[in-house]
Amino acid sequence: MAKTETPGGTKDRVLDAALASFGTAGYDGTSLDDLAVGLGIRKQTILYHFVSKRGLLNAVVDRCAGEMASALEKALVDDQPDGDRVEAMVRAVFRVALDQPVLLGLLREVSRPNSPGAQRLRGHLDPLLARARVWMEAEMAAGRMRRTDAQLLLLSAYSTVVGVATEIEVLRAAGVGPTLRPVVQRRRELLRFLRASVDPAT
Amino acid sequence: MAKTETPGGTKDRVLDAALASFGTAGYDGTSLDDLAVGLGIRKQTILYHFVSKRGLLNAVVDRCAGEMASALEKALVDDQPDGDRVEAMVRAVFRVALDQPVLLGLLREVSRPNSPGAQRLRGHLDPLLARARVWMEAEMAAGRMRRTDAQLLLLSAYSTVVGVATEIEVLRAAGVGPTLRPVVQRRRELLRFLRASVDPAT
DNA sequence: CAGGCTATTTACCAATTGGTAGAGAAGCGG
DNA sequence: CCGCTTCTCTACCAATTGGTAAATAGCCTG
Repeated sequence: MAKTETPGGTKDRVLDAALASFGTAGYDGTSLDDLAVGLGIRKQTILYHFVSKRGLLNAVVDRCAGEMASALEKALVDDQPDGDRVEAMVRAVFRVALDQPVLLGLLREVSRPNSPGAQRLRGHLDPLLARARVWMEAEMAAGRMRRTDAQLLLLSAYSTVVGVATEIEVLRAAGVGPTLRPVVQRRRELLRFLRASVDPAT
Repeated sequence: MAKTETPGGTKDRVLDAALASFGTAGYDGTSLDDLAVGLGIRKQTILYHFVSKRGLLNAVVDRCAGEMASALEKALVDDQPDGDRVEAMVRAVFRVALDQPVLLGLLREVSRPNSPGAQRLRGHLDPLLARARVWMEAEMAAGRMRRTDAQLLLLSAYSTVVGVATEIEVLRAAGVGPTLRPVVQRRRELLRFLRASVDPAT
């Protein structure tokens, strides 16, 4: 029991394809039939593993949130104690955006209010945001960070980071090409922004 | 001939409803039947005015792009010659975001690459971006703006502004309420970001 | 009043949608 | 070999989708 889901199994292949489709075509724009055909299986196989289309979306969101959370976690652990935590987080998000752009696509798709899965995503994000909030408030109390509404600043930073990282796809579509330079430049500018928002001297 | 489309006419009512639905539920999540029922008309009436669902989307995008463009245009004209043009633009976008949040919702929906209407939107946006680019490059040449890739910075600024303005809806959904304060604060922080990106001193 | 033009309707339709029911099949422990 | 579980399949289905064809009604002009 508690079988160790083999990474090559059908279930995981479905998850991968679903992530890609949800992230690019959106939830409503994804048909289980097309998904199945693309995988060389029958739609009912999908419905066997994930009870419904909604269940499939939930599973995809869960896995993505998990991957993103662990990426951030890892960034914090690897970070030197005197390092810039904000920079570490941003770099982590951008790394994910480069390695698995579809993941950011899904995040964007599911971040829309009233979207199916939005509530699910919040369930994953809220504890992370809460942790970040208490940390920020401690920084503010210690005078290392400009006093401001932590919750609000966090939401702003979150949406900005995701937005900028997401737009790597947009740039690619606009013909800017998969060059690394623009990505790096945008990351640099974003960091400049976050530092300015946080600088206690201002 | 060239009838002056009465604003109370069926066509405009359909456009309004379609904008709201496309902006919140997305293109695929919008059904012509539901749209018609919500308006107390029959679906075929919609298809009479706009040939197809795609045609309806195009019309909505056209109108939105037009409104947004004229809002920006107006902001530039009203602006004092020595005023901060960047600030004027941002204020204009935020005003639209507050007055007609659905419009930003559509913009976000249609900004996704591979989305129907994305190409149409680009058709409207490209000339605006081109104009802004030559202006920015002149500013750079005059030393009033930090030297950088204008095209890239503009795309970044565009996505960030739209993202932040869009998220007003998200905040509302998150229970932050329709208070004005957070919106103002986010606008301030966004302006700080843009200025930092542009400041020639850095 | 005839005749066209505009706008909205009723009546259908083919295709696709997510989902249900049940049959095989493959493996495995007894 | 039997029975059990796990997985994938075929066969259907009701509902919804965007779209076509044609009838009807109002309205303005000649």
